[in-house]
Amino acid sequence: MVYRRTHQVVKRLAARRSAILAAARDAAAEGGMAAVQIAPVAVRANVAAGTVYRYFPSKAELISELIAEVSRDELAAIRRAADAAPGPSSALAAAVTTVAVHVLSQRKLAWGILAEPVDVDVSVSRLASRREISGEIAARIEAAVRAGHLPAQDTALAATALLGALHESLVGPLAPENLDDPAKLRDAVQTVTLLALRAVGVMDARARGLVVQAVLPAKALVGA
Amino acid sequence: MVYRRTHQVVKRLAARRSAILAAARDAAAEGGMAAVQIAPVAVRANVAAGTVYRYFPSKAELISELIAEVSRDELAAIRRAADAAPGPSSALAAAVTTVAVHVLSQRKLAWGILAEPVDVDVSVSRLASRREISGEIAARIEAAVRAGHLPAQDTALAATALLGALHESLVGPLAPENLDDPAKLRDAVQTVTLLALRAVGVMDARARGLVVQAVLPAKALVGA
DNA sequence: TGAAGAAGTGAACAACTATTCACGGCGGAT
DNA sequence: ATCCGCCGTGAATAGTTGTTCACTTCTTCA
Repeated sequence: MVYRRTHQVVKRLAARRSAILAAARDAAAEGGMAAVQIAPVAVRANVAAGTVYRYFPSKAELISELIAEVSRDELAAIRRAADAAPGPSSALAAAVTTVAVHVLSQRKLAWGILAEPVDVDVSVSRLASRREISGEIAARIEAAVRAGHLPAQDTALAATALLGALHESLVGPLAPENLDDPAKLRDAVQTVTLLALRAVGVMDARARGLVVQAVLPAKALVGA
Repeated sequence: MVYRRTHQVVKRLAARRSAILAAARDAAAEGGMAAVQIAPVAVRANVAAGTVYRYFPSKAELISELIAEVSRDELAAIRRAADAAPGPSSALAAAVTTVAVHVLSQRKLAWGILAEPVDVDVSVSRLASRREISGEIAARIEAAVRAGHLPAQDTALAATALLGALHESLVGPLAPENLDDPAKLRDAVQTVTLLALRAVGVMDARARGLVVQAVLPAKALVGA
């Protein structure tokens, strides 16, 4: 063997790989998954189309990794927000608010990852992503139920329904228009969080209090 | 002019047009919008591919009409169910239950019409469809608010969120598996309707009563 | 420095589908 | 009966995009 990868080369390869993934992410953030096409992504990443295939066996694989990456970030953010809350109900409110804010700040990307059409190969990855996030929300509902703050219920179904409500009302085609205005954005987040909390059985008055508390730390995220 | 369409010919043309639309609907019900391709649809309708273009200027137009048709039916069903209810809250419950049942009995079709990817041309039609149904739900929420049964709220946003919750939890990728079992199906419909009613501010206890009443007439629809 | 092999390239290829169009035949008018 | 023109046809066309591969360029090591 007369050739061995030197440390420098390994780093460069990793950097290229990241660049390609980042290019894909940018493309998705701009034009949804439909915009994640090999040739344009390659251009963004400053490589040739063929090079993409040195790093990812297929487009489906590339998109799968993209979804996994975004999902990982999202899950971490949810956990961080929820764990910082003082109790189970607050944690649930924080989790919901976090999802709402994130989804709003990257609408196209969220839409692409959540709802846009893709090949069957990709749907596996997407399903896993959704399952993780839904599972996390379900766990938070579960905790609130155990604490006696919510009535017993099918937490998995409830979590899925909550996410559906958030996505549809915030990034769906009927979502309000001018959510770029920070005030409108905050209103939308509050409204939807309130809906979500009431849906799982939080009383109206109490839900309103939780929403106000949850939105305070989340406001900082809007800038990010 | 030596040629004029005779009544018989007009009827035959209309029949063919309907046949093509029906074929498209069947295809969508089986495999989602992706399965609505000109060639297969033509085969189903017993015509040649070119013939489809004698009736619809483009595939986008065909799909748009398909969406409009399904949407019209859906809206009518919702209105029928809601108008038959004794009061505004019952009407809202009936509307939600109707959507749930319909969506479940034609999952693939619903998925295709609601969420599957399509060209921009089609999204206009889809948007209109969604707006109509969401508007109807919003009107029912509005009525319940006016009757003093619900707190004041952004009814448009709430309606959108409700539909999102229904769709995601019933036909989304995380939807429960064996919803073909009638008992499971009814459970799912009840659970989701309950979630929806609580979300807009119906108290838990009262919501449970409304759900039970709403599911009774809707059960008949399951068979259809 | 030169040999060996890895990484990068991008034009060519392949598969898939919407759309077209020149033609055959049927339906209706006279 | 016979002509005219619309309806129906389906093979050919065209556009799009993922994937391949023969070749070039770069990196490593003796």
